[in-house]
Amino acid sequence: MAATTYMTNSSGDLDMALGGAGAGYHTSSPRSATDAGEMKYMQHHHAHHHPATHQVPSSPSPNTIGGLSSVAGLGGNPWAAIHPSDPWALQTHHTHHHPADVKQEMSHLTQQSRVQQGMGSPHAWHAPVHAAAAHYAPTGGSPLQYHHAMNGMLHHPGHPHHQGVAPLHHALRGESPQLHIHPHHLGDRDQSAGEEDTPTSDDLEAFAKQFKQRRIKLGFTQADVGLALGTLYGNVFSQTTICRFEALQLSFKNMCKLKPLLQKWLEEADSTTGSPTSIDKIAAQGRKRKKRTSIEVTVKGALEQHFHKQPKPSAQEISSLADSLQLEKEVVRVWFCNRRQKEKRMTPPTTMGGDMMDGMPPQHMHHSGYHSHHDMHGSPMGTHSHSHSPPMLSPQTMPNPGGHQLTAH
DNA sequence: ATGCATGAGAC
DNA sequence: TCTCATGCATA
Repeated sequence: MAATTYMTNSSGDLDMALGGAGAGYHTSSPRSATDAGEMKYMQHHHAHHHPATHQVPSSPSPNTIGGLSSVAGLGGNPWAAIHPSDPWALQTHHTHHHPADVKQEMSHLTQQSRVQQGMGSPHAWHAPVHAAAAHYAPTGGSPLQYHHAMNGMLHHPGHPHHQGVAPLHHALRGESPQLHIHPHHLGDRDQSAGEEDTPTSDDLEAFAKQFKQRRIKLGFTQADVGLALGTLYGNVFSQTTICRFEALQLSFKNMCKLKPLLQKWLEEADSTTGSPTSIDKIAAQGRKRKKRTSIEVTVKGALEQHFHKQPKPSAQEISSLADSLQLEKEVVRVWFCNRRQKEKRMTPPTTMGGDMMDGMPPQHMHHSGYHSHHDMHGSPMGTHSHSHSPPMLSPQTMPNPGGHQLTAH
């Protein structure tokens, strides 16, 4: 049965947090990822009142060299004091005392890097080759080198790779030859990947691909990138998000939002001339999360079945369904939510486990046949990929309700 | 790489 | 309540 257990996020399991993921390919800093997630919660502090402990310099002073060594100590963690008791225990009365763990909202990316997170130990440049990384690391480890942009202003690099994601798929070894460079400038819209226009699906796909390659070449893990983004902009992302970006498993809008950030990181990363500043993060803890409910395959099957009949079951249906499946109503509800999300971003299961050589025949996946193209709301952008559309981006933000998405071959 | 979960915001 | 962005924990 699906045991709804609860885990106590202690510092004990910090080291194994990303272990599995990292072990999959190349890992280098398992703890980076974990901390990344936790650190995110720290950068939200409003300039008005700080928990206690210490006051983080949220004032963007251009002189502060990346805020390095600003907050070295970071003795205690505010969270431990804020919510000593797990919210789940109190959940019965849903005493929503949401502490201060709110994540930054992406409504505005115009935020200036005001985070000086825990990167205050310039000495802690832990062993580059560590355990798992030793037998894989292509470049000999993870060069955790970060460039901290000055607060607020982003010095545009005058490097050969400035703003261009294009100039780099030619010097690589076995690049996919199908990365065609279609020079079709439909009319007057310049849509080069790297400009300020809303990128097209193709742009995103190409960028994601290149990004991944570069990232790997540079010896960074997805988690590293996520952390670095936080250091650069103040927006920390997890390994998951970076992974999904590379796999094009995000919504179109989300992809567009992240692209500039990652692009910037790429520039910084490959121009990492010297200054190997490392980040040493504080071991955060506190957040207690409901453990992942393992839904049995049989139950999943049932859920899938219902999903096809009714993707959006009413609360009532959910209740009965949950009852018959012996699952918590909430679990069922969430399952449907996630299921819907998955449908929307259904991306070609890039069935590549470790072979990125060419020769990968374009496998096509098909939807379940139905389409719930009725709940989509406004579409801000009007760029449409009128050409061959890569299997991604469903009718979410793509004004292409009538057209077929993956009918071309 | 992905399943389940959280939470803010839209409706 | 749902969507949407995001991530912890896990296979």
